[in-house]
Amino acid sequence: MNNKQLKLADLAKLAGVSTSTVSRALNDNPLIKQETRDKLKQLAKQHNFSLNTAASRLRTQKTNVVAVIINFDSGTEQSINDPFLLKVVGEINLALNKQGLELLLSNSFMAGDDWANYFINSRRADGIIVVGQGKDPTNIEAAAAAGVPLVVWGDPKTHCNYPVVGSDNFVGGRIATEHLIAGGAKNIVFLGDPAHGEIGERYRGYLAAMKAANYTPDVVSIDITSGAAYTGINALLLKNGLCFDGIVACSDMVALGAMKALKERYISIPNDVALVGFDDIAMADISHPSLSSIKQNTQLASVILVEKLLAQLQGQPSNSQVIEIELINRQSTKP
Amino acid sequence: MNNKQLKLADLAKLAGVSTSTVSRALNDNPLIKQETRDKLKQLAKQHNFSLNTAASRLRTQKTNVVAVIINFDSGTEQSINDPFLLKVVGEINLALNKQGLELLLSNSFMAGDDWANYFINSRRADGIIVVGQGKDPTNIEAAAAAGVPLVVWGDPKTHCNYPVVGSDNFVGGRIATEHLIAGGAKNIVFLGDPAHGEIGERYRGYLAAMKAANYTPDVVSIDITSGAAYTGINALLLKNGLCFDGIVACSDMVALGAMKALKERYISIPNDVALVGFDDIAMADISHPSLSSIKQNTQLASVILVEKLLAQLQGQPSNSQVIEIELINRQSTKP
DNA sequence: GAACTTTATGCAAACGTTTGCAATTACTTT
DNA sequence: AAAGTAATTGCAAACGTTTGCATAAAGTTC
Repeated sequence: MNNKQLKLADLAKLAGVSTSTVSRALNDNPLIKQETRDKLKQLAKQHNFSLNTAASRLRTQKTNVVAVIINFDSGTEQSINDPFLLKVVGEINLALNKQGLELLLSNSFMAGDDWANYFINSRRADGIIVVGQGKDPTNIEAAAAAGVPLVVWGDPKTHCNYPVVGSDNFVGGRIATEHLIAGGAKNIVFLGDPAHGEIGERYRGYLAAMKAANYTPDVVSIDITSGAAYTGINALLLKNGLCFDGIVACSDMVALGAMKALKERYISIPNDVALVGFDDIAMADISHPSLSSIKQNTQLASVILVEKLLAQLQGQPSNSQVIEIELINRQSTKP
Repeated sequence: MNNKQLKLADLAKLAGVSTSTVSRALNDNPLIKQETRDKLKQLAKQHNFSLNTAASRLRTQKTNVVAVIINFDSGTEQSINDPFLLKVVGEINLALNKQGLELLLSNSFMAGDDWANYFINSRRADGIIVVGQGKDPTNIEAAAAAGVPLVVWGDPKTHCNYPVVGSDNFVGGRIATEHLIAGGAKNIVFLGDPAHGEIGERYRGYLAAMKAANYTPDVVSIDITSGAAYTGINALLLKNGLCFDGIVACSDMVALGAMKALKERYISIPNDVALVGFDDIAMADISHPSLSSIKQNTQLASVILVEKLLAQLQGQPSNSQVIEIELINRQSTKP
């Protein structure tokens, strides 16, 4: 560490100008002559100066930080083990960085229930991005009602007081189911917990497709983990035998858990049971047989999430938006 | 949002005391009578007050923020697609939170090359945790040399000027290889890029075990992605046929990519080729056949990383530490 | 009850930026 | 060349905490 941390005033002294001039120069303020700006910027770089963000934030009342909250349901372990949520976080990070914003990673443990207070009033961040609606949206609603700049990755069709960006889960669930039906499946099980926000929509899409085909729906309600899927399918097979020929899984990890249970019993995929997942994580392509899945365009979604948050930071309201989904057809279903 | 954000002075006025008293009370300073402390804390809660962290940080010169840098090599896509790194981040987050620290998620794009400057001099964070040593440690070394509080997840045996916490990769590579040898494999390939910090150690462990058994080593150098592994193994098979009976993969994702290539060609695992991975991610247990792997205790490592960083923040030096690893024996290898 | 210690609170000066306004300098215009 | 305008720069006051020091109140001792 240098023997002493430079501050604006030191730079000013070195250059023989006032602190205001340096401050403005570094912020590219046109009030300052271009020549002076360049000179000061170079001096700053040369002395390896960097602004004290604490002071800057105090003065400007802006942080250029966005809090990202992974909103997992307490009780399940989804957040840590499901690559999908973390991938979304990674892409949000990139999208934020491109706008010069930083990412404060948080979770319900740290933030408590009053997010407005914890993040905004305390000037930890300028706005919030919530990843996942979870089962209980009260925290989100409260923050939104408090007027916090806020966007949510979730199901954009749910009616709520905050803007949501995400895939059309209903259509995703429907397309996935129709795809199985087109492949000849009749007894299709939905694997996932309909009480969970986005997954509920997928379930309703599944129901719609089943109804349209005049098939009777069935659901195995489990946590969003591969382990739960594995034991869930095993239990079903033990109890009722092979009573189904298709599975719509609420996520790829869940689908892969189910796939393991099937493979262990030498149930052929897709001939005996066709299987479709949701998310299109990297493993979907790598599993054997590879897993058909509803691909969510997380990268585009992240960019839009950030745009909408920026709009709110500038005082403009913003609304929910649906991101296109796409069925990726692989070996786990018949074409 | 309340019509006006309360500050310390407002609370003080409400309570009829000075701002110093409120400040001290909320910080549990024993100078203030217990009774007064309780009263003020309750008042704060009731009015839903929260400190302006910007002001607080400016005054105290502490942020209670730790920057976490995912140090992926530019050119590869490892960071986004490998669940392992992100899992580590998740667990570091938990460990930090337990100490009342917040996590600023960052990457090389945002931080540039001069981490000391960007994070510490600018008072964005008090310290840095780097996840992954990558191929080129110059940024880390420079930051450490500048006296930045810093810890690294990586290979603790590499000789360097900063403390590293991580698994004993050499031993891991050796154990993995010995396990295959014990199962009868003779022509064992190492799958991964030895130029990469931690992976190089695993490779050297592999070499040691091969040498001890008097077998000739072979390496297929690829990026740390399942896709690269898949094409790498495919290419090898096309060129030389089934010239190996064991694979030591540098990570589970890589192992799973290799597994897919083998399965597609009806090569039996573990009978024709035994396969062992590294990391023990969730998918290792879910794949079929399930994947033997060297398990890294990321949770313990995260706690220790944070402890060591805290020690440095308090001015004490700290040193590297090895975290125990464990071979998880599954179906992809013979017992 | 005077002198002293202990306990509890308040005063005011920082921390390092940013920015409205005033002041200076340079450039036009008549 | 005077007067006016435009282009630069500097002064000084915030932003909301924390904390060393001074002070006031209460308790103790002789």
